[in-house]
Amino acid sequence: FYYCPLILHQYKYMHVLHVFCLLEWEEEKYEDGIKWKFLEHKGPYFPPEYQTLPDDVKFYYNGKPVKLSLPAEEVALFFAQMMDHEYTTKEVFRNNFFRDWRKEMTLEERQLIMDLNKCDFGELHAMHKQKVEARKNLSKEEKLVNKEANQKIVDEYGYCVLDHHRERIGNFKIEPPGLFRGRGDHPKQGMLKKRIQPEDAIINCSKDSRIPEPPAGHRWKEVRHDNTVTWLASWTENVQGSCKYVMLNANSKLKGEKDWEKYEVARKLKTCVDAIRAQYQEDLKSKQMGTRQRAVALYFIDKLALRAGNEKEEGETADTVGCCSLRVEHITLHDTLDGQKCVVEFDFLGKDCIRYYNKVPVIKRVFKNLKLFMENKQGGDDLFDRLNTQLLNKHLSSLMPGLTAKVFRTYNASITLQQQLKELRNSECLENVAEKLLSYNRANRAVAILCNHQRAPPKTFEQSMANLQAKIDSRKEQLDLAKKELKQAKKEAKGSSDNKLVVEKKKKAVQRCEEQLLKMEVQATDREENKQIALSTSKLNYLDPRISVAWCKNMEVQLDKIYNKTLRDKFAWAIDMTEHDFVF
DNA sequence: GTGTGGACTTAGAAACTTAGGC
DNA sequence: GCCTAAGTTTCTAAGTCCACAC
Repeated sequence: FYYCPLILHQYKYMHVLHVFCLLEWEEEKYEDGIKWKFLEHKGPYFPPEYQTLPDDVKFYYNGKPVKLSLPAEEVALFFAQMMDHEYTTKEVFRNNFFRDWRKEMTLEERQLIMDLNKCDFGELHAMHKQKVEARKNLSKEEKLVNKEANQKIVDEYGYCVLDHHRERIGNFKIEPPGLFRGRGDHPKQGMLKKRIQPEDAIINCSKDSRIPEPPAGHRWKEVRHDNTVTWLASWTENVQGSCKYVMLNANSKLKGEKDWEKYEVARKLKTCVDAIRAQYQEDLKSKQMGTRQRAVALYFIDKLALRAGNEKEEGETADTVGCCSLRVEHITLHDTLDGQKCVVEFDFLGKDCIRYYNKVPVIKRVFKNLKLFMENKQGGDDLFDRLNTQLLNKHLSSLMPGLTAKVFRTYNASITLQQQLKELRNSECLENVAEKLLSYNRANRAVAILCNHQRAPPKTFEQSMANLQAKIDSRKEQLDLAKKELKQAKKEAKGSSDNKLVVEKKKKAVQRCEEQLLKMEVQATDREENKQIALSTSKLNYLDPRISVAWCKNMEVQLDKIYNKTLRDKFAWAIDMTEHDFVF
């Protein structure tokens, strides 16, 4: 891999000797499902134990001070710390919190504290805010001391050895206890996320490694040696009952290989996507209802980059859907809308409760099928009642090995970036770096819109936009002034060599002003267009980094203008192997 | 086939750090 | 040097997909 000069060499020429290198690559890999031969680490890092409140900070119930037991006090503080957040005003959050909090109380406390509305966390909340403020106002030296202490923890717990490579661990810290913050209308929001003890943690490492020591006075739940998985430690989280894992950082060899593989599968789809599209167009006419539903779903997944949409257990999570789990109430059919025919209006909550709203003209056959699927159904009924993600993926893997619904998202995202970069390059004159970067961001934005990657507009957005506009205005005035001065200087310069120097100076000033103005105007455009769109998710997860690396080479833009340190680390494999002529 | 759990990727928010303007 | 806004990193929730049991 990229740490090994020999393999690095192979990487460089992989695009030329693709097949050959695949074989070489295979040689590097272990047999079936084996992820490593040697794994050594220090175990996860546990958050500090809870420290009781100072005597002068009191909790009040019904106006009277109450000294809580340690466990009840800790949970009360979790709530107090969140009081500036909207969460704590929500009925569901409050009820869940109160129910779980009462479980932590002593019998006596439980008999006293019956109503959350009579609880006064004011002093706890104030203390928390004060602590946050104090941390902010620490002196430079104190901050440095903290930084060094943190670094020490990273040095000790943040790395592991995996097959002779020292690798960074992604999340070596055990998640601290707190109140569960589900997204959207999550039925479990506010529930207590319990403190994890070493007795809850499973350690995974090799037999012949130094087994990590549990914290003093504790023991591990289990130490196992399973080299078919990549995690170093795991525990079961109490709110949803799911597993949490300690895994490697994205810049590790293991993760990098997997990432490369993901993009190679997506590139393979490129070679057969036409045939697959032709097939699902045919399937739209199938006599089998299931096949037709599959074809329509695939049409959506391909055209709109929808997620697969697994079934979810009702009442356990927020009500969100993907393609296969769409319900009748999530779409509206319009025979004509705004002058377009066969328009489907989508309105549903997707992953993380992000709203997907889109009006899309579709081909007639899809439209007719949708009408058919919706016949005699209520809003709450499944649109695709004969389809689920298992069936869909089983079909897809028969069309191409490794093909699943999410490959379409990767493929369509990457191919869109590539096309957009090409188009923008041809249609716009891209002279300076700022304009080039704007065009890159626009291409990136097209992908983010396709994948519906949204963000909450920054709280200070309007203000900061106004500030920028004010700066632009004042710079314009400056430019006007500079131009006048230049004119004047030119007049005076005639005949005098001394004054020629002044002219040159004034010229430079005008030029500088113009450059700065352009830069700001480009920045304003970029920021406005980006108000509610998150570019980072697609950059990190969907766009083949080789497209971006090749673009930088062709456009003579430094890579660090589009990739920060983290991204450059994660995509080290792509940076090493990509030449300017790379095509996705 | 269907249900379930495990392992892994993808996701936006929040916390923290740095850069740039005054 | 100080303050603010932008950029980066951390955090952990919420998806996908597969294997395995029945």
